[in-house]
Amino acid sequence: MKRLIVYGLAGGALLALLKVIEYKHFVHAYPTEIYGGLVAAIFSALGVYLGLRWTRAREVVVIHEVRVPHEVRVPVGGQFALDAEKLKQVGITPREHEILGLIAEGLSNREIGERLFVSENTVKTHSSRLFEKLVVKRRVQAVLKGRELGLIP
Amino acid sequence: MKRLIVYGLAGGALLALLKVIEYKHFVHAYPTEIYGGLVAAIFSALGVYLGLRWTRAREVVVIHEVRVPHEVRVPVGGQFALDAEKLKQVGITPREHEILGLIAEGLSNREIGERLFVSENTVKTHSSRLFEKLVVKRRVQAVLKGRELGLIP
DNA sequence: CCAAATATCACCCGAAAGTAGGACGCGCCG
DNA sequence: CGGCGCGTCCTACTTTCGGGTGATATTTGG
Repeated sequence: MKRLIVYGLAGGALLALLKVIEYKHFVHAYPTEIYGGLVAAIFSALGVYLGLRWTRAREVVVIHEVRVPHEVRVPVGGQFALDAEKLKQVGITPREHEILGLIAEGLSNREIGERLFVSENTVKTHSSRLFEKLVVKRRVQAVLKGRELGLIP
Repeated sequence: MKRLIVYGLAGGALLALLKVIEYKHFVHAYPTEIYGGLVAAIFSALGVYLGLRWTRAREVVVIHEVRVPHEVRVPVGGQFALDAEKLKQVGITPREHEILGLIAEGLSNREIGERLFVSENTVKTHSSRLFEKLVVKRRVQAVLKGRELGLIP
């Protein structure tokens, strides 16, 4: 909310600035290029500022951890609890769910087929339908979504 | 060097644009505000672009000594703690690390390229080297490994 | 300043993933 | 019985990935 106000004000200021420039132009104190250049420069700067402001995720905070051996990073809650409701809700069949799990393990379609003793084509069919139901386009997204929905660990 | 030429050309084009706008202004087809607004918008966009382009990837590495409570490096709510040692150990460059993060978000190479303002080819190069360093073959595996190593949330 | 590390881009190519459509059998249930 | 969901498989096609190679830029550390 505060943001909006700030931007409103900024916008107002800029418009005012434009007016001033326009006015000067009217008096023809200097050639128009000057004013055009001015506006250009100002708005370029503004653009740089805003661009940086909006997309700032560009700082990576590297946290240097003090000890804490890496081994002990145990899956916290112990066992993974499958959310049966979500599963039903999304309408995923057992087979599709199984394949989602294998995708999440980083297996290729072919490997999944070998693991399940079915053809790669079959795996593709299942995964297609899976993506459809999860409303995703790529397998990484499927894994993300599946995790998010509590379908996989 | 090529860059300079490109920028020179861009500058020329912009000046020409200014000229055109100025000319139209001369004919008074529309009020000056229109042209001012035009210039403003164009240069704002330019600014945004350049801002992003130039400051990208300037990863500010803040080394932040933190004591992690106990074994439970929780993935939940709390923010993610990057393991600087692992990162160095694996020998991943900042750019590669950045791309790993985007892969983990389920973006395609093309989307990553668009997000980072580089070509898809570049993304492919980075991800290739990334896979090499992580000793994996597929992106899902890279995500898995990255998570396991504490490189990504 | 130079050298090394990074980052960028371009091709090409094969493999993997994903799309679209159809087909068949099986079991379940109204 | 007939429809329906499920699992299986297929063909054919497009897109995306990933590997490999080579070439510049740019940055950075010494």
